[in-house]
Amino acid sequence: MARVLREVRLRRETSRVNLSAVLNLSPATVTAVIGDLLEQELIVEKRAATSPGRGRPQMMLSLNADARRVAGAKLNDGSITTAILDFKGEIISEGVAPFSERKISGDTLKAKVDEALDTALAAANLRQDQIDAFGMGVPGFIETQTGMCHWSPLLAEGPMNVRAILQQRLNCPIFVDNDANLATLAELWFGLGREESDFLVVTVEHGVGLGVVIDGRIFRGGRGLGAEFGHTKVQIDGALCRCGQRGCLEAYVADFALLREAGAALTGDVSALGASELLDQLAVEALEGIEIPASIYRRAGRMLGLGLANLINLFDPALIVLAGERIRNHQLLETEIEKTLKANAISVDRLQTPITVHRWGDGLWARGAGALALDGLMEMATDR
Amino acid sequence: MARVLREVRLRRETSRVNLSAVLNLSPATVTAVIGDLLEQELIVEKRAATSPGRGRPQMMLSLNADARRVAGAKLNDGSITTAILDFKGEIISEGVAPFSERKISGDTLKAKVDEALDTALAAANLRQDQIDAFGMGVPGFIETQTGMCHWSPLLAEGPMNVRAILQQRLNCPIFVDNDANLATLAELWFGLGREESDFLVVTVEHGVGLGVVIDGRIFRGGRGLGAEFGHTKVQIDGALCRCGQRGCLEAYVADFALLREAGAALTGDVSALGASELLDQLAVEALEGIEIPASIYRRAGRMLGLGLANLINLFDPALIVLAGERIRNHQLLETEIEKTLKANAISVDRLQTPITVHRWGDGLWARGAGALALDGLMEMATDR
DNA sequence: CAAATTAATTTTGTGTGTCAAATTAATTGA
DNA sequence: TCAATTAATTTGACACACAAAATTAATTTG
Repeated sequence: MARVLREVRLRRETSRVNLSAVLNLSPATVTAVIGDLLEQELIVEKRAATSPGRGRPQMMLSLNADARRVAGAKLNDGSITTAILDFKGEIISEGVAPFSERKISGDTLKAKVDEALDTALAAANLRQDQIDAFGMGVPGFIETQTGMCHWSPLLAEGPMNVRAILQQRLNCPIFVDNDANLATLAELWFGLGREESDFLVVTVEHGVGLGVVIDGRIFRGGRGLGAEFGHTKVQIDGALCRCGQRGCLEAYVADFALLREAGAALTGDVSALGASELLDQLAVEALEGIEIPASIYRRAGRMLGLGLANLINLFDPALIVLAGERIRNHQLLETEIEKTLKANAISVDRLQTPITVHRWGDGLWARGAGALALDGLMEMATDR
Repeated sequence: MARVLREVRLRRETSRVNLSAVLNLSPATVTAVIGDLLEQELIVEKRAATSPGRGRPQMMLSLNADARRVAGAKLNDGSITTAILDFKGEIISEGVAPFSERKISGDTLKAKVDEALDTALAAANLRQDQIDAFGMGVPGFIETQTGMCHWSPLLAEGPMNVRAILQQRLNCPIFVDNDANLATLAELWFGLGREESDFLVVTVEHGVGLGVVIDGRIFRGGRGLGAEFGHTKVQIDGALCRCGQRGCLEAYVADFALLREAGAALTGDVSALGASELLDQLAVEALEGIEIPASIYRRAGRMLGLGLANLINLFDPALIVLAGERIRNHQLLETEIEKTLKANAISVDRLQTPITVHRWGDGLWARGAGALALDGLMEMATDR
């Protein structure tokens, strides 16, 4: 039953015959299961618009957009973004709540999530009790089962149970996950991963994140704290990372790493620029071919390429998606990534792993968070 | 049913009540399934020796050692070793067939496997047609589904279908896998992994291998050619590896890497020594504290530690087993591995991953190959 | 020693999920 | 209009797992 619902979601619109063929179930079984789902009003049917030939026309099945409503939120550097999604995963409305602190407390988190959620709710003309589930994405080390955040670059206190904090306000199931897994879930549900069952999503923005999909499910490590790609080491005793260790991939590739080199590299007066402008300026100069800024990106590209090569050797994924907003300067990294990959990824007789770039706006993180909530709901709806 | 059989194997001896508790099945279900298995003579029951208290005593269940017989073979550097196993996985007899070539052809492989298998069969007083399945371990890139070897350091020709070659002689199901996966399967069945469902096995000998167990099953990568740990890069543009790339972990840690440095490092006349003696000599001098040999091991330890740290960050395993014969010089690496791990593996609030060393004799590789055959058989016997 | 007690296992009857085969439904082309 | 075609449903059967009750085989106790 879970498989059928999943397949309907993935294909957006499909027929019973099609499901029966794809899922290796008999038509009888599909009919029975679909009957249940129709009764629960999770899906709706309508006649196929076009008739492909003779014979009885198919009844097309799709998710019932109005069956449930969920909200998602993402903790960003300087803001909380939220989105409200229908059961199909389409965005109904969005909200933002900016904050000025570099790291926020649990109380601020709760207040800002509330603020951003209220904005989104108002825009959609909904009340909070009309939300059926809530998904929250936080950068850092998250234990999904408990909702515990062990460490986050954006949270002030040490271990913090994000789920418990949010539960104080929200009276619906809450799901908390690492932000890279949101991106991964979004790719799995709406994006490039729809066709694949084994792929990786690498996010590069303020940090470097990884989502691993094995057999159509997100892999979170043997003890729930895995896939910490940003802190795999690409250089022994290498550059200092904000985590305190040396040689982390992040320390070469992430925004903060580029930023700390940008100051020394940039020509002209840059003292008035903020972080984002500095990065833009760095990219501009690198694109113009100025040696030092260009070399910063070259090095970042080489290191990222090395990390990706190692991932390919270990996971042999069918696809790697580079996702996120800051991938905007990808053309600066591309050449080096490709060169390094070629020199370092094993490819004996096997297809080269395609690496695709997927640029995202900020809102899509929140959509991923919504997908997390939907995912949780569907698991609940179909037991299992 | 597969789960029940698996559990009986893992626990060696257990009762119906126990199975029912451990597997969350009702006593009724266990009785039914056990009835089937008894009928198939895959398991046997006998009264518990000790009576733990009052009440009806348990009937203890264990695998029927005579239910099946399998053989396993491992391709080593310079020999083929074989073992014949009973259904419980106990070794009945062993065999060896040495060869002098560095890389052998498909024909030689077939002949030598035959020779080593015949030795083992003779020792057990069995005929070839009394073997129910055959498992074969080969170092290199193996596609398990097809039995195709894409590349091996010990095979002369390029792509070679090992299964097809062996099938010419053997009239039973044949399973082929990467040698690191044999070690992993052996740990999973007989060794330290019996209690765990998510762990890693790292083998260090002529090359460096990795086996990944996720959720009690061996993970072979999204497209079947994953877990190539030996060729993950620990140094950009680093030491040259026999695979032709640079900076591979193997190029610092494996026998061939130590060997090529040993020549320059060793004092006294070493021209008459073979590979194995050279390595022994290197270890002796390193243990004596002579600087250059010691530094070779220090570097190897650091690199291995870095690689392991990256594995921990990515997989968050409950356990890492360092397995193999050549781990004999582990004490030389230990300090550096530990130091490097500490500096490079993330451990926020989570238990440190224990790293255990498991020394193996040569024969145990073949036992792993036998386990592969048993594993295949059990999957066949219980359908899926 | 027989009855009571305890614990392991088996029997019985029921519900769920899946399927093959037969049937019904809706369309098109001749 | 009617045969051909394709989609969906109905029917009856089987496999699996379960709860509850019954049975079996020991140990204690009076």
